[in-house]
Amino acid sequence: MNFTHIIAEKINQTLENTFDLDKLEKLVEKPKDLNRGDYAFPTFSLAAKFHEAPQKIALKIADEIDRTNFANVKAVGPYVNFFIQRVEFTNQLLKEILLNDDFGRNNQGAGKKIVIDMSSPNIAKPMSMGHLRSTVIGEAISKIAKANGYQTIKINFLGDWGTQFGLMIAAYKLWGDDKLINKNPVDELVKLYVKINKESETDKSLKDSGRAWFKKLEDGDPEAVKLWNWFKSVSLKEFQEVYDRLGVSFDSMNGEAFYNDKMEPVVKMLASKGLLTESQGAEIVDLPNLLPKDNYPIAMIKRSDGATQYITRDLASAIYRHDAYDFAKSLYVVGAEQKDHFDQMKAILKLAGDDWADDIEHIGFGMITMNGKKMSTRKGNIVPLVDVLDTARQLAAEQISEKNPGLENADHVAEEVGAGAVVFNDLQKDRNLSIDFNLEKIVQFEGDTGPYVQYTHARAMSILRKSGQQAILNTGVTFVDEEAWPIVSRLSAYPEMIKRAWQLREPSIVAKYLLSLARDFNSYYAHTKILVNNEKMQSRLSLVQGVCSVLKSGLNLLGVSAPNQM
RNA sequence: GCGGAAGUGGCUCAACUGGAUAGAGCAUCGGAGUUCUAAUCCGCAGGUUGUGGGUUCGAGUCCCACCUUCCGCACCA
Repeated sequence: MNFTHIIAEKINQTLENTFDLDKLEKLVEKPKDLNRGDYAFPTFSLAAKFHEAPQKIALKIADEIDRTNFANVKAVGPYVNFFIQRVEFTNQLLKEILLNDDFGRNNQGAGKKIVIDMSSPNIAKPMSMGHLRSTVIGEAISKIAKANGYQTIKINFLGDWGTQFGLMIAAYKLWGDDKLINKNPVDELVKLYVKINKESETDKSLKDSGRAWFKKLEDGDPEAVKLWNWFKSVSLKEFQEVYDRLGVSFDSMNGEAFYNDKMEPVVKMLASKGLLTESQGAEIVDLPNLLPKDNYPIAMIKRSDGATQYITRDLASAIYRHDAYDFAKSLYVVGAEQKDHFDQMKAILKLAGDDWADDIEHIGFGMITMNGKKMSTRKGNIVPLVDVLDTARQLAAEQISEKNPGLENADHVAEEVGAGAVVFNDLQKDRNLSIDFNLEKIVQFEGDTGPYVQYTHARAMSILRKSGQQAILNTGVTFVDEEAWPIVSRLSAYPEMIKRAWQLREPSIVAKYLLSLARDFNSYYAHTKILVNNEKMQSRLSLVQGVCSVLKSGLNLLGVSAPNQM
């Protein structure tokens, strides 16, 4: 039932239909405090037209309005407050939740594809907390998009190409030890990389050697290709472990190397459209000149040594994705510091006549810092993601052995709770806020955390399990506790929340919603005993089931699992 | 210098895009255990929403100016 619409209609009736329904409907709001009502209508904007005080208008409306569908309508100051018929509403809502697996989902995106560029770690470098953000935000946005009816294509744009790999091969040829690398691939490769970078400062020949090896790699030299493939496969194997723990998968792993043969056509295309300029030996798109109003930096397409740049590769991949997937939107979940890069990319595509560039969106997110400073592999102040996940799992295991020693699958649950804490922590704030790394905070299980929501789900499930009732479905609700009303109201907001989360591409909306729902439920739980055999029990159990269902579904949108016991 | 993000209790964040008394969590303090999981709940305390103007019935939210922090601004990605 669309109350907003009904209210607008009814109010218009009392005003002799002198107003535009859409305008009235826009004015209807949900009060922050449920005690004020379930819906409210502020009368300020009518005051001028009727030359009367808002308070008087509110009184008049409340007095004259048709009250069907409402338990109560009353004027409070300049507001008209509406109260829903609770039992009927709850009954209908819970039937919808319990009888459908897909409560909250909608079909607005039916038949449309969303491409999501996410995670994108660099081969032979450890996955850090920075990659975590891109990975979990991308995954959540994908799930939210699906809940809105879209099909999604998740792409892991691996950093698997560049002169660094020539250097890598050179280092391997000098000092590499197969056994060590196979045992601890990324660690060892990073050591080699760091070592050759350091030594090349004094021994310039090493850099030449690296360049030579990269040239060989580009030319398809068997040994170079073999080594590159090996580095890639051992790295991927290690990445995969992390992805498995996070419950993340991809539809494409086409990294930078995949676009090697697709860049020259882009360069030619740009040249043919007269967008390419030569400057200081390099090939550039002179955006400051072409689009003086937009204030973009110069885009370098080819360096003076002839090598292509990041933006060349991204142009190639953008075009490829457009051709291959015919997307409705192409999203890039990449740090906010790269905003200019994506602005440039879109501007160049538009200049080239590709108007679909308007469907490209950069989903930026804030930087993770360490003691307020940027993390950097070279400076050694990065935190490997695996370490964080391990710590979280360890702490979860300790909690379980302390609070629920007999738990079956304790190891598995510890993993779910640990990962849940890490992922949820990353998703609960607006994505464009910067975060200063704080391990204690990430592995916190109390208060506004993932485990808090998981725990709420687990104890609600526990009630259902112990109720011994199988047939909660279908039984109508005949009673609603006064204290349970915030829960019902919150549950009913789930579908709108899912739309909004997609519109804003903002997983934190889901996280905040879940925290609120969990808080509502825990408060109710603490004050109302549910498993008492009386006429209210059935209704209450239905409500508990509804809460379980939405908590689980919402956690799933964030890529966080919902164990039945913990 | 230009552009972007941010500025709200001691700390970390909300505030449904202009509405009613600015809300949570952490930390502190005080309560709640024979009960469906205390990873919980209840309560006390804590605020001139960076500053100064403006717009209007009404501003944390919109406009202007300024201040502070972080991030970008062609041969890394």
